[in-house]
Amino acid sequence: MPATQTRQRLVETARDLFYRQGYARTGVAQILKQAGVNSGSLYHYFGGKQDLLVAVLEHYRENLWPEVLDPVFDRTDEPIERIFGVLDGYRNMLLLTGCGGGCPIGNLALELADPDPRVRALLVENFENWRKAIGACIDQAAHRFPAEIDTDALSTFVLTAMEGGVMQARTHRSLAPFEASVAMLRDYFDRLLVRDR
Amino acid sequence: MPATQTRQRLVETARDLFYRQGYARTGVAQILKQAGVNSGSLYHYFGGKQDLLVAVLEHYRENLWPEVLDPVFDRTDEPIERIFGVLDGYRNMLLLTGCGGGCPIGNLALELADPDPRVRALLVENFENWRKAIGACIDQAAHRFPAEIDTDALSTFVLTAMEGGVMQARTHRSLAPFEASVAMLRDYFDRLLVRDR
DNA sequence: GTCTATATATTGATAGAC
DNA sequence: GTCTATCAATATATAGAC
Repeated sequence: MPATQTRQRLVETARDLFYRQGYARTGVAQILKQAGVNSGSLYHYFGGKQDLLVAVLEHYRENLWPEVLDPVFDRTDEPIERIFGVLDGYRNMLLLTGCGGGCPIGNLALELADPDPRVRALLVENFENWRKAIGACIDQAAHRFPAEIDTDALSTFVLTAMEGGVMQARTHRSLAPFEASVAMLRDYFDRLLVRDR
Repeated sequence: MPATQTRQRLVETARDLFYRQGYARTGVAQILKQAGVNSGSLYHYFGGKQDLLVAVLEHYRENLWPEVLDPVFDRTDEPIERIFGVLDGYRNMLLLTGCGGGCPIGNLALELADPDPRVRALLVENFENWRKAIGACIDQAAHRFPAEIDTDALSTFVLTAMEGGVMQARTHRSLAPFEASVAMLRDYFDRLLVRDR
């Protein structure tokens, strides 16, 4: 097979296993087996398991727009609907995984207590890119929010609501806590946007 | 030393290491070394590493009131201030750990992708006890909220805000995302409680 | 209940031929 | 770039004397 495909398959397999089992519980041997790749190839492309994690986090960063945001943003131009459309995407992910999946970045962020600087920087970058995309939607609708609202803090709060809701849904293996969280966030937005401004 | 102290020290040491390093990254040998206990004693009291985790989660359950809630509830009777007092306790925990700690239950909930049923039940129980304590505060102030507000969902949302804020604070190693999240939650409460009812 | 010594499996990573 | 074989370290758990 072409050289780049081996590397690519390693990254995709690692992403899949890290997501389903976590980083520590996934062994290099399991990645090799599932990817159909030999040990020598992995250590030809990567310095080790942690470099594979770095590649996975870079992959998530590269795929935020094409996989998470674009499909939602293509369906509507309305900035507030875009925000809740993104949240609905996470609801779908929970549905598809029987509430067992959650947010891959959030999972890694809490599993890795003291991550290598490169890893932590990529976790931060993934969070920040997500938050900035939401922040841009809020800014587009800035004239509809009360002037005293800190729109940067509000974008943080949207990420907070997503991650906190997903965490509870995953623990309960139920959509209910996620849906309750999004409903409360929606109520908050409704009250902020109580009339057109 | 007395028999019960050996068991107790194992649980406390495991709690400390699971909190600082995560469950998977903590080896039984490390727990034994730090606790000053021999292998034979651990397997006398516990079936294995996972049973130690169960004991740690039971410990957290037993200590929710004495360690997390009572110190706050003793300072004020006002139910809304109690809620934000609890959140301020997590801010303190973040401060004390250089934002590296976070919520021990949330950390384990996301690290353990597919936990043993006993473990998952205890994670749920820990979340539920916390949420119910917040819910009781909300119920005490129920007359001050708009009638259409789902107070059960609101207590879920408080836990969501805490966990999501803590996750970001831990990732950024900064209090700012946690404080922003709590500030937005406070703003939401202020708008809900816009006048005395 | 506690002790030391050890079993067995698995971990991440490497060597060196092709 | 890929292959097989294997290393050294560490993992959890156990055996059996005291």
